[in-house]
Amino acid sequence: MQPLTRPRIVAAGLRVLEREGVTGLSMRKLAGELGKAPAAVYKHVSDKRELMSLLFDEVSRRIELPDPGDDPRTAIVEAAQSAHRVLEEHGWIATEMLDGPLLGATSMRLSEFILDALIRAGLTDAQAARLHIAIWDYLVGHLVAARAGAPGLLPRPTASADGTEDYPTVRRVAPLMAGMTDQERFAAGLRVLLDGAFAEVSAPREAEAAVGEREAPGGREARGTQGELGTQDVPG
Amino acid sequence: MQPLTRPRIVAAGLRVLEREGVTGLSMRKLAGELGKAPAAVYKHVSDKRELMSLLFDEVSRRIELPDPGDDPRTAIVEAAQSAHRVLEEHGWIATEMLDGPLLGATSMRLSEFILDALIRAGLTDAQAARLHIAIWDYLVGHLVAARAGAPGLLPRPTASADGTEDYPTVRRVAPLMAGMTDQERFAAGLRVLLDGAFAEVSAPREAEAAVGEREAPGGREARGTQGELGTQDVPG
DNA sequence: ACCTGAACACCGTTCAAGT
DNA sequence: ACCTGAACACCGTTCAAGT
Repeated sequence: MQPLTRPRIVAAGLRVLEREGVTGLSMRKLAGELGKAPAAVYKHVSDKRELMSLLFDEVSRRIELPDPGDDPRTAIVEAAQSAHRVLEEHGWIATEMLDGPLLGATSMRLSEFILDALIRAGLTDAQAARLHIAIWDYLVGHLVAARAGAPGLLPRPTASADGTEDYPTVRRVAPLMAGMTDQERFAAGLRVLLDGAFAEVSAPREAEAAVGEREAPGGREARGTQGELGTQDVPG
Repeated sequence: MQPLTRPRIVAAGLRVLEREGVTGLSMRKLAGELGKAPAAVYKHVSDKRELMSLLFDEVSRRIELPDPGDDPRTAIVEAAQSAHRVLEEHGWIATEMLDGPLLGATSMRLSEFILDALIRAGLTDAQAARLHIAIWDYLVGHLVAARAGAPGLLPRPTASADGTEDYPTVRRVAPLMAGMTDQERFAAGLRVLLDGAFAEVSAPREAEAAVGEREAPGGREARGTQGELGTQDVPG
């Protein structure tokens, strides 16, 4: 047996995760996977939190960002969808997101990319910052809710059988989502969010958080842009 | 000591949760709080999952829905903000959302309310269903990301100190969020989502998921409505 | 009917001791 | 240097036995 290294620990962790799920990954099983005593792992990784953080980094490194030369809206959609694809593949990630800011360099990269695209599209810094949070929140929530099986309760097929007797609208509307894949549901919400954001460009509201606000580059000729950007189709 | 009942168990669970957090709540401590042996609890609650589900129900019962006679957009914002306020008070709820569909009657009530308001505002059933999921995902994600401390990474003040050297836009834009409360951040994203949704009413896209689609009641005279609804301020 | 004691099969983490 | 054995302080859950 080779000596323990962080890369070997991370690889083994992902193997256990794939095989047994989050609840199946313990420091003891991880050590077993590597043929060592539990205590041996602690010489390379300070605790389980750090382990999970390393695993998160390893996975999120696989998020691919498109060419930023694309139309900003397309670029954002593609980046977000890439993040969604990579992260939803690993169900345990939703669980780990709760355990504090284990969002490392990779998610920085994603943030920088999305912020730049939003600003290029004509949003002010403050608008871009706000929307960026909204996109991130939506992405995280989608992963968590999809994982949980019932999100708003109605939309995942499983939830439709429950006690919907007193909720006629829920009952009527629930089957409408059954035909959509999770990717499509994600794209649909993202599209609405971007529609709302780009509407702000053409019809700016009163300056809130005016401190540090920059002139929106496309602000002047953006009037009328909303229709174009707003109804553009989400690729994929 | 009185005999064990489900209400007494739920009350004790909330007490322990408040005092020691999610990680501090165990079946053993819960039993201790009630002056009983751990095994006694299992006569009233089948396992820990059911316990958490009961606790979730107890809290989510406190979500207040406004008068549905209000303007639909205002009604949705108020309902979502009420849900946000109630749920964010209990940090452990984000953790529990991952553990499967423990969304009971109360969240049904919320879903029914939001769906009805969206349809009253002129969305088709399919549009309302999609948007309802998006709102729910956003709410869940906001709770989870706010809990985690760093959401898109930049926006919570704590995250701004990190390694932002190679990310100039993140660095420049991060301080802009520092002045906003979590409630304001939540409202900002929700507003964008609703802007996008109501833009759909005035400029409907090609009918997707045409099965079961109803005529949008406000569809005809809604042209021009978007400006009105879209720039309306979020109350609170 | 309601509860307890004791056990089973686990955890994360530490630390003196071994090679 | 690198690892192990053994322990500490916990878990959720079960079940025969007690009152």
